Amino acid sequence: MSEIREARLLKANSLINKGFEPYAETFKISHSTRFLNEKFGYLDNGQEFDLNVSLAGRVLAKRVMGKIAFFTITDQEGKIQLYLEKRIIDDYEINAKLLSFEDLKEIVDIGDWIGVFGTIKKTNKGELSIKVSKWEMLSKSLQPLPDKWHGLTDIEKRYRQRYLDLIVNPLSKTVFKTRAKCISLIRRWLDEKNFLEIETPILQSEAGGAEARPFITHHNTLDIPLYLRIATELHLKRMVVGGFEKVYELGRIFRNEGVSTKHNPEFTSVEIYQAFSNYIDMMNLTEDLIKNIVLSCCDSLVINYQDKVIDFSKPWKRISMKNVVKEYTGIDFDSFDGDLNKAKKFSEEINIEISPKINTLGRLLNEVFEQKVESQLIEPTFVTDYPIEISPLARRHPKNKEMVQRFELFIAGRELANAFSELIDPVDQRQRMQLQQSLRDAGDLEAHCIDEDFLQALEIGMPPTGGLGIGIDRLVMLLTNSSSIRDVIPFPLLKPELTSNKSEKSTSNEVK
RNA sequence: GGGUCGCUAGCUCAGCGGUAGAGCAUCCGGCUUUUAACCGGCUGGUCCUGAGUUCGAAUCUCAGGCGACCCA
Repeated sequence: MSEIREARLLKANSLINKGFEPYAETFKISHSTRFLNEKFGYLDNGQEFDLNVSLAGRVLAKRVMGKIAFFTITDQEGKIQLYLEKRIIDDYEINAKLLSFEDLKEIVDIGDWIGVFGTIKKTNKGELSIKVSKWEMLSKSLQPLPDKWHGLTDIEKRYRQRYLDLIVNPLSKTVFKTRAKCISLIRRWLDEKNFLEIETPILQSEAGGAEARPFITHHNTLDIPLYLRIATELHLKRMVVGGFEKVYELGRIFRNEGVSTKHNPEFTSVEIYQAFSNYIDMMNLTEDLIKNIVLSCCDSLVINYQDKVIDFSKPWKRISMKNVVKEYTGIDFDSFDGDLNKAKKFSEEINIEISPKINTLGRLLNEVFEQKVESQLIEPTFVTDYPIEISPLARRHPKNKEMVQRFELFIAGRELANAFSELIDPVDQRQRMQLQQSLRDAGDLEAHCIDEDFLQALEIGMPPTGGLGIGIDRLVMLLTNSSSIRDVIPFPLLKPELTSNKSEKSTSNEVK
């Protein structure tokens, strides 16, 4: 292992001794591998095209046959073969004191970045290649790459050393391209509809807007605790109070909770607020936006996700929480006349685990939904009309005071979006926050706290508004057919590895 | 939080009480149309960590670390 490193350091030094730089400053590229593959794919076997090109990439394979060699190099968008002939390269070398064919064989290792000049040639066997006349070392790699055939399969290593994963697993690269495309599409879609992107604070003296525990940090000179935001909601609503009718924020949210295939402590969401709208309008907006993204990223509204087929093209199902629970479990929460014990008895019969925290009919309804229904909602489904006690920021439902105008969107058994008709009545909002605060005082660390400044803003007056939050990571999981949220986050949170106190020795061949 | 499984060469894996193994990569030699190039030769190990059982442990037991999956 360290022998490989030593040998490669020697090679780097030998370049220096020949008067070349193992770590180049720049290299001027004329084309990408993708462009050349698209443009010259039509050439017949053995045919050449006299276009001078320069391109750069990482060496992925070396096939040396004495006085001729074939390397495969890869750049961001693809691969191409290099056709390397001793006679051609060494002809140039004599004239211009360049690196020789022998150097190419001896000094270049798999993993190195090199730059080449040459022309286009399709080999006799039909592989489009660069017929190389001269070459340069751009960056000497000191460590071996994973197996060229099996790649890197150890999931932990793929996360911890994402750079290796990206080099040897091409699918990993496409995941992050799709992620970037998805985020850019969301911004463009919203910007075109005149939504204004806002940047609200990440460091806050109270973390509000969601039921979650925050990360705590400390500001030294002010000597106060600060919390990382758990939502962008309360600040975006302040912007609506201030007169911005359509706002959004796409950014990182931090929640101090468990890690799973569906949860990373920091994740990306987009929250969208639109004045003069209610949750029905936000439902329509959600359906439009997500269909647009799916079509752009997957070229179809019907996609495969894991072993399921998900059809986004039909109008998405809209069903109330009570009705969907009735449909999937047979339990009719309207039949209990507010009798919690009766409802618990029915729920226990279908093996619902009921924690002491479940002390109202609404919480029980939500619990039954989460335990028995959620995972079965594969096709896009809007579940509407949530219990008021788990929705302290949502507007009361006009037809049922125990419910609010809220929906969550479920796809592939997972929550993807959450939205309400926002609660804009400052008196009602104060009562709800006070109730939350009392739960918090009683020890519920996830309950909301009173945000006086937010209440003050509502008293100044907020227009009727619809609000929506979409989990970007989970959306990208669908778009890229990824089973774990960690597959769509370049550097997911992992426990630190114990570092061995193996001291780094022998730097004798270190390039200075 | 509970359960199951995994951790052995740079990578992918075998070995499951008796000298630490293979393929690829590396290193040396050969080769002017290969593409998992090929042919010949050589190297490479804290078997995740620690303790125990044993004449003897990668292998069995216990504790710990990290990860994956399932359940809650």
